Formats: sequence, C-alpha cells, structure tokens
Amino acid sequence: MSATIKEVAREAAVSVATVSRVFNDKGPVRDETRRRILEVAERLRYTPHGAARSLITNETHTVSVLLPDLHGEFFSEVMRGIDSTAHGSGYHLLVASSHNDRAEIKALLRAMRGRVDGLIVMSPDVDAHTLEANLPETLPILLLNCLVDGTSFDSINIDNHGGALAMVRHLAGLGHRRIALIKGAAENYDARERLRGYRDAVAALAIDAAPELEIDGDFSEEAGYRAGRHLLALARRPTAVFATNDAMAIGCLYALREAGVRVPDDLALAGFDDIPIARYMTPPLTSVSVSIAELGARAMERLLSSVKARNAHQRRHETLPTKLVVRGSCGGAGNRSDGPWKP
Amino acid sequence: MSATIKEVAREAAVSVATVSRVFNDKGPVRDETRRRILEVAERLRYTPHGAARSLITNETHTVSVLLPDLHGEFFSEVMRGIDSTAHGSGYHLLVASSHNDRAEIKALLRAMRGRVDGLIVMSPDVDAHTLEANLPETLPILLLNCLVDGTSFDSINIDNHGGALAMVRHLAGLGHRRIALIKGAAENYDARERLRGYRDAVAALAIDAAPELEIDGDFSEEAGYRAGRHLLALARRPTAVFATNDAMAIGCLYALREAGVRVPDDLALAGFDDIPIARYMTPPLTSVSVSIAELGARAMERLLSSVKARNAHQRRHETLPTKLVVRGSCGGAGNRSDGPWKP
DNA sequence: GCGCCAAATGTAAACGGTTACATCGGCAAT
DNA sequence: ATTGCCGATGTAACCGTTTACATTTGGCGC
Repeated sequence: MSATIKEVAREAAVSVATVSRVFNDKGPVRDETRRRILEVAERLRYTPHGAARSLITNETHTVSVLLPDLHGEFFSEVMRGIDSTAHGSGYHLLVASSHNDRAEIKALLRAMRGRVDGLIVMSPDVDAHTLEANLPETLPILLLNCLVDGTSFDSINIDNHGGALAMVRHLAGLGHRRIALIKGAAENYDARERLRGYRDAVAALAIDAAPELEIDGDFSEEAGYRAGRHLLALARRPTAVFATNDAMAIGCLYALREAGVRVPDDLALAGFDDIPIARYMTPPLTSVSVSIAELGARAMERLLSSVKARNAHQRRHETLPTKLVVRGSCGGAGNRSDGPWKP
Repeated sequence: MSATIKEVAREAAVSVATVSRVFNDKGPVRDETRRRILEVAERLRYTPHGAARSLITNETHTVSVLLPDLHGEFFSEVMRGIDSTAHGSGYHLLVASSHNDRAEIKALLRAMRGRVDGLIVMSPDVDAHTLEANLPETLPILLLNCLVDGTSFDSINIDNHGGALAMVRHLAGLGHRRIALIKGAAENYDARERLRGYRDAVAALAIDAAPELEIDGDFSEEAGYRAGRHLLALARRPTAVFATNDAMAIGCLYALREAGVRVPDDLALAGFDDIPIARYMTPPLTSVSVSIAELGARAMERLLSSVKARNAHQRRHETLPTKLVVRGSCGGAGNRSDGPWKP
C-alpha cells in the first residue's frame, strides 16, 4: 500500500494533525513546516485515502448516475454533459446501469450509501416508491427524463410532447394530411410523451387519424427498418413518416431507398433527437433537436446545488425546450444549405 | 443519516460482530439470531456504509475507467462492454474523462487512492511514466487501446494495423490502384496504426502511393465531409477512398452525393469500426468490424483477474482481431444481402 | 520580568465497519 | 466428574483520516 498520513508525519517530525492541515489548507501552519511536509509527502508519494476521508467528513465528492441501459449516442451525449459540470466542480462520476431488474435496482441503490453524495436517475421504469424505500432520505436525487408523479423529487425533462407536436404541425403545414408515426417502446417515458404529442397534434389539426398509422418500434435502427417495410405495404400509404427517434428514421430511410421510394419526393421523413450524424444523411434528416449534453449538464448543476443545500431545498420540476431543425428529408423549406455547414 | 451497525446491534440485543457476521455470511450464527437481526435491519433500513467497509477491508469493489473524451458511439459501446462484466461481478464503475490536460490527469490519478481497486486507461496520450509516478504501484492497471511501450503494464488493443491492411488488400483486389486514405488525428494511437497498415499495404501491393492521397482528418463527420470535398478537387482522382473511421466515411459519403458522385459506381468508399448505423447507410458501408463492446468486456475481465491476483501476475499484451465486413459501398462482392438483415 | 494573546502544533476521539481473539455453555468421550 | 472441543457470541483493536480541544511557544505591552 501507499504511504499514510502517519508515515508522512513521522518522517517530517510533526503530528498527523499538521499534515492534515497542510493538505486541506485549514488552520495556520508555518511556511517552513508546510514546505517540509510537502517535500516529504512528495518523496513518499503520499495521497490522502479517499475512503478514510469520506468516512469522517461524510462526503465522497462522487455522484452516481443510474441509467437504464447504455446504448447509442443519446447516452454518450448526456454523459458528456453530466461529466463536464461534474468535472468542473471536482466531482467524480459513478455509473450504474440497471438492467431493468427490480431486485437489481434495489441492490444498486442500497450499495450507494457511503459511496455517493447524490444521484441522477435516468431509468424511466424505477418508480418513486422504490427510490424512497431504498435510499437514505437525506440523499439528493434528480430524476432525469423520468415520469414525475408528484413533487417529492427534483426532476428535469425534455419537452417531448411539445417537440412532437411541433413536428407534426410542421409536416401538416407542408400539406401532409396522412402522417404515420413510428413509436418507441410502450414502457419508455420519452416514447409515450412523443406519442401523446403526435396524437394531440393530429386531433388539433383534424388530419387523418388511424390505428394503422401508429407503427410499433423500440428506438433501434432495425425497428425503423421493419417499420419502413411495414408502412410501404399499407393499403393507403401515408405521405409523411415521423420516426420518434433518429435511429429509427435512419433504419426507415434505408428501407425506403431499398424499395426505390424517393425521400422526400415520394414520402417525407422526420426524426427526433437530432443526433450528430442526422445532418449527414442523404437527404439530411429533419429532426427535433434536444441538446442532450446540455440536458446532462443542467441536471448535474441542479444536483450539485442540492448537495450543497444539504437536500433542504425546494423541489422543482423543469422542462427543457426542443427545437425543430428543418432539413431536406421532408421537403419544403429545408434544403441543402442546412446540411453540414450549419454553424 | 441512515442507521449504523451499532444501532442495529443494540436494537437486536447482540454485538456488532454478530450483525457484521450476518451481513457477510461469515462465521456461525444461530438461525433465530440471524432472523432477528435481519428483521431489525430491515425495519431500521440499515445498509452497510461503503466507505467504512472499504477502509478496513481495503477493497472498494469499484474500478475506474479513464477516458480521453466521451464522444460518439465508440465510447458508449466500450462502456457497455465494460459495464456488463463489471456488473456481473458485482463491481461498480467510476468514469473519469481527462480533458487531456497533464496536471488534471495527475490530479485524477491521485484521487484514485482508496476509491478504486483497479484502473482501465483509454487515454492514448497518457504515458507510462505519468501513470507510474502518480499511482500506488499495487494498483492493477489495464491499458486499453493505448500505445504500449514495453511490458510494464497489461494491455489490450485492437488490430488496427491488420484491419487497415486487410481493407486495402480488399480494395486492391477489386481492381483499385489509386486508393485515398482519410487519416485520424496524428496524436491518436488508433489513427497512427491504421495509417501504418495502409502504407504497408500500399507498399506491399505496389499500388499508387502519393502524399496527396493521404488526407487529413480527425475522426469527426465534418472532417470526413471536408476530406470528401478535398479529394474531389484532386487533379488525379482516386478510384477508392478508405476513411479510417465510419464517422468520417459518413461525412465523406455526404460530400460525394452532394457533388453527384455515385458510390460505389464512380468511387468506392470504406470505413473502419463498423458502428451500428454503418449498415443502414445508402449504400451500406463496407467497414472493418472491431466488436467494441467485446473489447471493453475483455478488458474488464482481465482487470478483474489482476485484482483477484493482487496484481502479482504476469503482464500480458493482447491484440483483438478485426473482421472485414463487405457491403455495398465499395462495389464488388458486397451487395444488399449483407445489409440490415445480417444476423 | 510578568502576564497575555495569538500562532503553531500536538493529542485523542470520533467516523462505521471487520475480525482476531477471548469467553461461555453444552455435550461427548474418557 | 473431568477434559476437551465446538458452536455461538462478545470485546476491542484497527483501518486512515479530520477536528475539537489542549498545549507549547514567542512576541509584546506594561
């Protein structure tokens, strides 16, 4: 093992308290003493022991991120955002992916005691009750993109409903009356909200509504491909397809090209998320931009402020706006100029 | 705060030792006593305190992953692999992204003491010396996709050189004599190895070699786009382009289509990494598959075995093979049948 | 020269567990 | 009945820090 504070103290002929003071910049220490201690510490390669420190100070400078499953660009983007503020504030990040097993989530949550100062939860399927039952009630928690069932937890969401609504409105504005939707998994909160936005828009605009226009999917490219084949076989083809995420839009696009259907001439296509490659598709994909990294950054920011406030703060619910990004894939206004060279 | 072991002991009218024994399944405990203790623990919502535990046992059941920068699908895939085995072995994951700042890396490494049982390093720019100087020498370390400068550390790499070699061979086999390469950043180890593979293949096959055929890039879509425009302006155009990662291939593809160049008829295109969406491009992208998740899983497996061996094991260097995946983007053998429906 | 105060440093008690060792019955073998 | 042993439990030291409080030291005003 590495050197301990005691060895440094002995070697520098001082007490452990003084060494501790030097390393924490607390209390007065004579310059000469400080110098000597630092020199010894360097020579012995001393580094404070994290566990020992957090045992007594009761803070770990670590926060945990509980994810449903780490897949694709959405996850890496949100992590990037979370990391950037965590990093800036000197916090470490513990990631835990719950494979959606109830008992496992419980075990994970319990293991958090004494390891983290706060928790960001992104699993749409873990309910408030499970959280409350398995965590010390003093642990700050922030729900990210989860169903909020009241005011007991802080939360932050993206405006899935509004984004979907705006997209359908846009497509209808281009003259489409028959717009298909490729859904996400039924359990998924994002998916449900986007579906709700679609339905509300369809109802509000009084355009074609039909069960067969809502096609099953699960946010994967393959599901998009299947949905594409499926909708091509429909008796009355839609004139536009709104995939509730970009991965499915890309899979769908492939199916369409494969069948010789031209986009956007024969069929308009739109996605959701605006992942980086969306603009590099041919045609560039119209999508709903959500600035995922910012979402993560904001979440971490709020969590850290709860940590500082010792969790004794007003709970708040925040919704991040989305932005319609019009590109070539649905015809109309969007054209090449909004391709790669957009700033 | 939550309940401590002492409170549980008092409430159950036993000593802390017995409670500890129950929670660790160590030593004999009468069934009735065990039952009573568990009941009290449940009622008091007792969970062992991580820091306290690891202070005495000297193990944290946590490993850290040091990343250069969390970007794109490569990162999320490798994390997925790492997580799956970590999770399976009851280990937690600490992620730390070094923003490539020397002092910061040093601080990060130092902060690891008493927090983790092992370390996976993915930053190609952190040298062996920095690692040795700032970490307890008993901490198991595994270098993932980094330059290995000897045998002092365990390491695991993907066969960048072999993969690039195979791809160039394949393109040459299709009749191409003038093959351009889109490079990655010069500091990047993967990028350098892929470049080396390209050059070796070009030399071995005695096909066209020229400085202008090696185009600068940095693994981003945008760089691929720029490279595409650049090579279209070349006096003597190549007949094939090998982008050293898929993101750049996608950017390049966009530039080509934009200019009305047909792929693969006018120009063959190939990538590297075989990210999930590669097969959904039009045409589907020929690439070098590296099963990134497996890479991560294998890395974690080996790290955990080092942890178990108390770091007193033979250091080993392992190279994971790559696989050429031929699809439509470079013509020849690859066709639609190798598109989405490949198992 | 004395007393006082502040600066510098030391002492020791936490923090919440684990575990080597001691203790205590009870029971079988002698 | 004594011995020995084993299963069940308790006692207390220890892990590496931080920090309240005690102690020492030196400078300064009187």
